[in-house]
Amino acid sequence: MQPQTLDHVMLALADPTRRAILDRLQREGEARVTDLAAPFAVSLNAVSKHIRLLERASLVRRRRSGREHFLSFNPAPLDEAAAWIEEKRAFWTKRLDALERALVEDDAAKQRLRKGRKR
Amino acid sequence: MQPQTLDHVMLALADPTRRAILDRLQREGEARVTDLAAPFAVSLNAVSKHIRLLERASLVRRRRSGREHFLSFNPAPLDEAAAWIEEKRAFWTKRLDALERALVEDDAAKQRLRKGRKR
DNA sequence: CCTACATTAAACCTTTTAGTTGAATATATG
DNA sequence: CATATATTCAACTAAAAGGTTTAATGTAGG
Repeated sequence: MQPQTLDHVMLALADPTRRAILDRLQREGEARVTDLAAPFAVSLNAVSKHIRLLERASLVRRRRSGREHFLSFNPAPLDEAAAWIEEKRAFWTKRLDALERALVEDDAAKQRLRKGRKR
Repeated sequence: MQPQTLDHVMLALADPTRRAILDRLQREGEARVTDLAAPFAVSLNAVSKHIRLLERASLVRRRRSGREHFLSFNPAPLDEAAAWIEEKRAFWTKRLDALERALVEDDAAKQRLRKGRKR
């Protein structure tokens, strides 16, 4: 994957219209440009441009059939994005786990102390 | 979380300098603006602006101590981003699993046919 | 007090995003 | 063929991103 691809994927996801387009393609499969544009308050041309950004990120594929263009969702580029984010989250989870272990250990030590005092 | 926050988080991640800054803060903990800027070929002011975008997305926190500002990584906003992406990926995995099951079932049916013919 | 340091603010430039409207292109259909 | 439909292209505007340089602000240290 080219180095700027992750940039393109993240940027493509940084807009509610484009995320909604991907949502729909995921739920309903192939759709035409006109169909995709219908729910939005912007022009068909604006949606056409959004689709171009999604294509640049390889998040949608285009199949031409006569005058109609059928777009479909391609989730493959999400792998790298997910990997990047999860690596950051995994680290945090590890830190939280370590904190929890420390607290549990501390608690156990206090318990031992209490028991020791009782006897 | 406000509706535009996911936009800000995704946009913040759509730049290699900002991702590198988050990487470093994750690995090494707190750092000053000057320290963060050092590895990059751009001006200190450019990095200061990148940090502002990261703060807008709540991905970094700022602690002032005299004339120094210490930045730290806040992974919390990544949750929503990861959730969005994973929901899209989970769907795809499910589809692949379904496809695999269908192929295995088809194969099993062929096996049954072959065995039936032999006997 | 003076000077150096850490950082932001302000002004400016260029490129990209995001949108519009109007024309062009290609394909269906009566 | 004539007309309607589906889509992009081109030109334009406005705003945001990403960068620079030159102040301005605040703090630390002799």
